[in-house]
Parts: sequence; structure tokens; C-alpha cells
Amino acid sequence: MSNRSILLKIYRRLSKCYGLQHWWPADTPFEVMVGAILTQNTSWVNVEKAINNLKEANALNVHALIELSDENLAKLIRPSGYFNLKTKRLKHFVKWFKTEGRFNGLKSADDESLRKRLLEVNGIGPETADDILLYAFERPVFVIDTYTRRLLMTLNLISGDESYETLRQFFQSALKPDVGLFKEYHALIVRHAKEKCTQQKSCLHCKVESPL
DNA sequence: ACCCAGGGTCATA
DNA sequence: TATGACCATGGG
Repeated sequence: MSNRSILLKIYRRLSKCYGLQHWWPADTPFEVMVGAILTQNTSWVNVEKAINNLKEANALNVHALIELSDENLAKLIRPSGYFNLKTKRLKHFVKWFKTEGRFNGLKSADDESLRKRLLEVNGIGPETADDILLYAFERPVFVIDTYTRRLLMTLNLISGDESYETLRQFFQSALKPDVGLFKEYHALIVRHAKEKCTQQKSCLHCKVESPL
């Protein structure tokens, strides 16, 4: 079976089990980008608290984030953990974003060069960059996370020591570039990972993860 | 009392 | 290039 058939089969299983996921959970692309940084190695419920704090403080925009002192920004994003670190990362990102002319300044860049420029921002690694590219800029890049790696390992499709870039190309070379599909696929993988396995016959996990 | 969560950077060998 | 330490809150 080709990689394409395999990956489509997995997608169909996930899709059948969980339906549409409506990702990324955010009101604006800018909120997506901030959330992508805040959710690094952190549970989403904690990120939501931080995002809500930013909204209530009227701070979820470029201007406010730049003007806020490190201390005050750290206070607002405290629930998302690593607050000192993420304060610096948000500052780095938002300064870059403003310098580059925000969305209008960046939307004409092609996918790979925009990706390269995002990765130059201190605090933005491959997954955060791809979250931003896919869910904020609507570019057809496939997001790889620990859940994706784990699922492919469970299905014996990879050994687990592959690089991020190798896994991204695994998906992107097998599937036609399709923003809608990539958005939904990654969302479904995360949804599936959060679902608890009850070890019962009807367990959705066991259906999705059963041999191909 | 542990363990992990929608990662990334930096120092060290 | 390849490990390891570090960042930190909140829920199970």
C-alpha cells in the first residue's frame, strides 16, 4: 500500500470517529499565533486561561503586547506556565511581526520562505511555525507533534527517531497540498490523543489504532 | 506525591 | 550531532 493510501485510511478512521474539529480554536489569526507560542509543551486548558487574561486586559494585539512590561505580560500569561520564557518569546515574535508589516507584509511570501523567516524568530521552532503557517496564514504545511509521532509509531509506520522535517515530508509528499485537509488531520490526531482508552471493545482508540 | 501537557533553546562533550 | 538541563502552571 502506498503512503498516500495509508495516510488517507488513517484520516478516514479519525474523521469517522470524531467528526469535524473546527480548528484552530481562536477568534482571529493573531490569536492563533499567540496561542501557538503559549501552548508549547503545555495543556490547552491552561493556555485558554492565559488567552482570556490577555483579552480581558485588552492586550491581545500587536500594540499592547509591545507596550506591556515584561512583568505585567508575565502576570497575564502566568497560567500557561513557563511565563518568563514565553513572555520573551511573545515579545520576540510580536516585534518581528510588526517589523515585517504584519499580515499584509507577509502574505505575499511563498510558503517555504515564510516558514524560514518564522524559524528565525527566537522561541519559534518547527511545530510552532507550522501551527502559525497552517492555521493563521492558511498555508498547506503539515504540523507534526508528539501525538503524530506516537500514532505513527503505534501503527508501526515509523521507528520514532525520524526528524521533524522527515515526518513533515512524509505527509506532504504523500498528500496533495490541501489546507482544509491538513488543518483537520492534525486536529483529529490531537483529539484522538486526548481521548482516553477504556480498553473496551467499543473503544474508539482501538478502532483507529488497529492494524491497517 | 507523582506525572504529564498541542516545544524550544542553550550549554556541554 | 547528540544528549541533558531548563523553563512552570494546573489537572489527573
